Amino acid sequence: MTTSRRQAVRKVLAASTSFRSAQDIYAEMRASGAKIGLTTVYRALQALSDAGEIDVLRTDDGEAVYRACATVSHHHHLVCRRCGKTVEVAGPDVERWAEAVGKEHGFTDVTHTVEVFGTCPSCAEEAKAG
Amino acid sequence: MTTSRRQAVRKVLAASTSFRSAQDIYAEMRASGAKIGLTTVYRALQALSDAGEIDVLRTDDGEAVYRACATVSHHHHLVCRRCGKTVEVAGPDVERWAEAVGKEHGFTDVTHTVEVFGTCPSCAEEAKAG
DNA sequence: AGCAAAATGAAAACCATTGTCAAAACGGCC
DNA sequence: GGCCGTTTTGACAATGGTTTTCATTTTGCT
Ligand SMILES: [Zn+2]
Ligand SMILES: [Zn+2]
Ligand SMILES: [Zn+2]
Ligand SMILES: [Zn+2]
Repeated sequence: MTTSRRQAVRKVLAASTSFRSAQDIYAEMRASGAKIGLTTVYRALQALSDAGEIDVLRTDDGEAVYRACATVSHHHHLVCRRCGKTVEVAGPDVERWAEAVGKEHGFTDVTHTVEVFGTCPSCAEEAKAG
Repeated sequence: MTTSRRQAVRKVLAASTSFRSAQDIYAEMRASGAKIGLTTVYRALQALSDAGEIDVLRTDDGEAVYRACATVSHHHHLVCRRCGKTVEVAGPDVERWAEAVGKEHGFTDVTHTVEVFGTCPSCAEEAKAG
């Protein structure tokens, strides 16, 4: 069930704190000598995503990016828009709010997406310096 | 500055309550006899988006969709995942929460994206019937 | 009218993602 | 080990939304 290629992809994600694209992951793996095809990277990411082991989101330009989060349960992300560093955050209030908003308009099966973006402390430093 | 083509695109969006894709808008305009090219539709949407006159978001499969919202100020959306019908919603609590989360981790220039999805009442009806 | 700048659109280029399919790896089983 | 059916792999082709290109048309102004 769990193949070595899939584990290799998972390992790359586990070693990164930021969201990574498939192409990105593929490039890194090839650069580090791994023998793997781009198609397989996509398939591994799809499988991991289906299994709920990684989070997926879309960048502004439509590219899918993936991340292996430490938190298994439902959560959201605070992402640095310069370096991509990501922190997992919880928001009970937001959960309740989303549910209430849906109910208020008679919507059922309510879900939501919430992401927070900003400039992380170290990137703010760099910006000031450079 | 404001050209007729752009206004035509804006008008199509204004007549729709749901988020629409560029291809979608183009097809409708052509079907209704308008003489316009796909490139121009894309350019008009880009311009309207840059001007902050329309909202943009990405579907799960990465397609960009646009909507002319009645509310000019910052707001979010409750979207029916079956028919696309969209309601604009405000969430002061969410605004505060996002800001606080960013600050808490030392992030600056904090922004956020929040969308709520569900099945609208009429689609729920249809689902029950069909 | 005359002319420069802006807008248009058909077609080509881009690029992430998915489909195809034959070869390779795996897993029992003898 | 050898055999065989199943699964995985990956080079390559195809897809599809979006952007570029560039020659033509329209607009704006005198
Ligand atoms: Zn950063
Ligand atoms: Zn949530
Ligand atoms: Zn609906
Ligand atoms: Zn907000």
